[in-house]
Amino acid sequence: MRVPTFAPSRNGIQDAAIFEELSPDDLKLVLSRASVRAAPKGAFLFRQGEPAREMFLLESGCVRLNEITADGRELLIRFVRPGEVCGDKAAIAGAEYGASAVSETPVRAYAWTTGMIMALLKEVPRLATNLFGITTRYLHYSRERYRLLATASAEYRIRWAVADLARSIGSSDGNATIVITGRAVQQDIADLAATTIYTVNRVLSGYERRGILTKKRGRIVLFRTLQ
Amino acid sequence: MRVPTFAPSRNGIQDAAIFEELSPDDLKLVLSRASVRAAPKGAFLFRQGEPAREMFLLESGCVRLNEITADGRELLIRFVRPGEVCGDKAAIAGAEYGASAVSETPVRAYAWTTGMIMALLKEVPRLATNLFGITTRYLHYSRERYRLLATASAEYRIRWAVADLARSIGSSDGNATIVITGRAVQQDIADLAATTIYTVNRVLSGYERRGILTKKRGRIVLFRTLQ
DNA sequence: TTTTATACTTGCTCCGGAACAAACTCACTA
DNA sequence: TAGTGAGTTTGTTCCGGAGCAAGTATAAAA
Repeated sequence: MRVPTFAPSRNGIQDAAIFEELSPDDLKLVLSRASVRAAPKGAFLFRQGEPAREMFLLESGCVRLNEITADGRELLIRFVRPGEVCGDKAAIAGAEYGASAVSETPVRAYAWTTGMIMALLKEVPRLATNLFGITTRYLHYSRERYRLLATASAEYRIRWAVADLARSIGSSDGNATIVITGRAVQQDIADLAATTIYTVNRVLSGYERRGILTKKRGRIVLFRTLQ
Repeated sequence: MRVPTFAPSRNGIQDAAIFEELSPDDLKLVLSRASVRAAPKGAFLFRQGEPAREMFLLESGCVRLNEITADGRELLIRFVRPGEVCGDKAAIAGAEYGASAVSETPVRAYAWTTGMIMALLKEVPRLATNLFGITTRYLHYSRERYRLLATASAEYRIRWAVADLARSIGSSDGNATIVITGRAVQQDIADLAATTIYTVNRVLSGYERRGILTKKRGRIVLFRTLQ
């Protein structure tokens, strides 16, 4: 299983996993209680350690969720894509954010305050069920990451990370080519695979020699699906 | 943060986290829909990979949740204690268990089938909110484990694992001594810390030399709280 | 009490991959 | 067009801790 994705549909935000099975009326109610936010690239939706006051549902753009460890190392949790929620800790009274959310691109998002969600969870019970389902998927994803780190080699984890990135933020340009973009791709892959840029670079160079991919500054082009 | 525990209260099962804020009537309803199970030591409540058909709430005893990786290594997810749920994947249609649950001691538990829970989630909305909260805590715990594995040394992870076990299954015998028991403690610690019994043994021997603990076959006695 | 199985212990070897250093290459800007 | 800085590449070194082997201790069974 990969990181759960909820692709934006042609129809828009109402198809997000968090709105699954909601009646049109309930959907309208829930959306009406949100405030809509726009943020430029590089803005913080929230910061690790802050009291969790708002939950977000991404409408457009891409958000990076990362965690800074006590010794300053950065762990990449995942990228948030349209239709996905982040900051769902805000639905729990007194919680604080466990990670920071930074926009990778200009972003539009719906935001609900803690009080608002807690009220909505009572008014629209299915919302709680959906949040439970979403969190369960992320728990599954987190355990997969743990299992990989505990048992798989750095090379395997890097391969997995590239595939994961391709799936979550890659754009399939043309017929069989997938392109990944970001700021410092190899650093991102290293953060995702819990290894170093040196190892990432060596592994990717190997793949490039074998014709599996091409890498340019900040961009990786996959010629076949990994894994 | 450690693994979330929900200590059994004098009053019994009604104080479990999953029942938080439920009205007496709702509580009665939810409990009436469960079947009560008793299992001897060593029994499987469920097995990794099976379709998740039942969710359990432990009434007494101790259950081990573990995951076998493709290459046969065993990862210890956590121990389930009275008042805690496991197999909550069953609340999601079509899911399968991601781990196996084996009783460490004779066990009593409430069990709900998938259909039953999905119905209850509609009838008793607060149940879904509680499950969401519980899952969020486990997600947090899982991320902590990941962070430790990604950044901390084997020695630190072992220390953490011992403290975690002491807290979750340790019994504080007398004034300042904590005793941990199981089958092969050092193996359990290794599984929890994602390392090997050799490293665990060496680290523990070091602690023993420094007077921090004593170890006998299957038992570790802590003289002070670690971490 | 002997046997057997399981848990623990310790020494030794070896390797993946982290860490550091240093060069190179773009993209952007002044 | 030269300058700047971030991102990338490669070589080299080194160590934590895994893996193996060969024990010893202990509990339960016979």
